[in-house]
Amino acid sequence: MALLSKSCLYGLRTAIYCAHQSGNGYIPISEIAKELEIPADFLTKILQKLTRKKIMSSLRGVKGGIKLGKSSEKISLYDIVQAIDGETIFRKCFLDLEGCGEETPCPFHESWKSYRTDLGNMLKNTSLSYLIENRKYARLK
Amino acid sequence: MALLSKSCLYGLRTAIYCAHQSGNGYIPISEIAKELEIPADFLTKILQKLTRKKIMSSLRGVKGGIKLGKSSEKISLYDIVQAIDGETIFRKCFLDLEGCGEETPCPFHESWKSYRTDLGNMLKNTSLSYLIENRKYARLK
DNA sequence: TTAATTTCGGATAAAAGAGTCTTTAATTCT
DNA sequence: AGAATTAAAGACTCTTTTATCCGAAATTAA
Ligand code: SF4
Ligand code: SF4
Repeated sequence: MALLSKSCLYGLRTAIYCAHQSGNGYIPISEIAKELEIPADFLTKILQKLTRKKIMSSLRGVKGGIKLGKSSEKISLYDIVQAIDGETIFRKCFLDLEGCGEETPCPFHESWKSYRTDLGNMLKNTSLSYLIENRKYARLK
Repeated sequence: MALLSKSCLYGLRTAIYCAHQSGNGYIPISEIAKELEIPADFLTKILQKLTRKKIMSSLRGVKGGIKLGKSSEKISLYDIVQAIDGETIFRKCFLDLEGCGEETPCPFHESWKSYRTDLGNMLKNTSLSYLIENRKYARLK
């Protein structure tokens, strides 16, 4: 098990890659797929989820491809995770016991809740531009 | 995507259920499965992972079944998660970028690392007995 | 207008996870 | 010793995720 699905990882890495490209033009998905070693057809499908949510924008045809749908400061990792994997990981209890929740919390409830909230905030507070500006610390691929 | 696999959830819930039972005898897996609404044959397979790691102990035959392999104070949620889902969630970076890690960390690395460590510690510090002792706060099933 | 390019959309295939079934081995009770 | 019970083990099916394939639609360039 992993926290994020493979689709989600692919989406994140693509978004980071696009944010990393200086120009404002469309980049063919095939090019990104090759660069990041992601199956191209699969990536196409994943990116559709992001374009539908305006996180990215796409264009068909000769000069077409994909690019960020807004400026990289305005896209957080949370946005991308939510668009692809949904909000489950930020909401669901990991024990998922019968009769659980706020009314009858198990002893684990509070620490788990804050942990989950932390994860959400951490991702909300990390924008693509932040990652790029500090990119000297790692190869962001 | 979920943090833990379904197998792991089943394992955790079974361990909690066993810890909750007062006696020291073996409980048939079929009985637990019925009580917790888990497919019995599937649960049998999952529990084998726990018995192999001595977290639980099993006995075949008429008075057979399964029970905790040691006292509930000595079993942490971490032990169970590790036995079933492995250590990936405590180790792997969630971005899993090329060339990542301690030497060339991305800007996200430190916060992610501490988050991951927190999760591990949280689970290590929660024993089955702790959950049971505070069980009045929730139905532990 | 035609040819080339590139995403979109739906169908299909492969792999992994979850769940089922059957047989065998161990244990208890009579 | 024999019958009943219960976990172990392996084969098998079903579902979800991941990946591939192909034709259609949109866009550009000539
Ligand atoms: S009480 Fe909260 S933390 Fe505990 S099992 Fe239920 S939802 Fe999860
Ligand atoms: S540097 Fe660390 S946090 Fe960042 S992608 Fe790599 S392993 Fe993950």
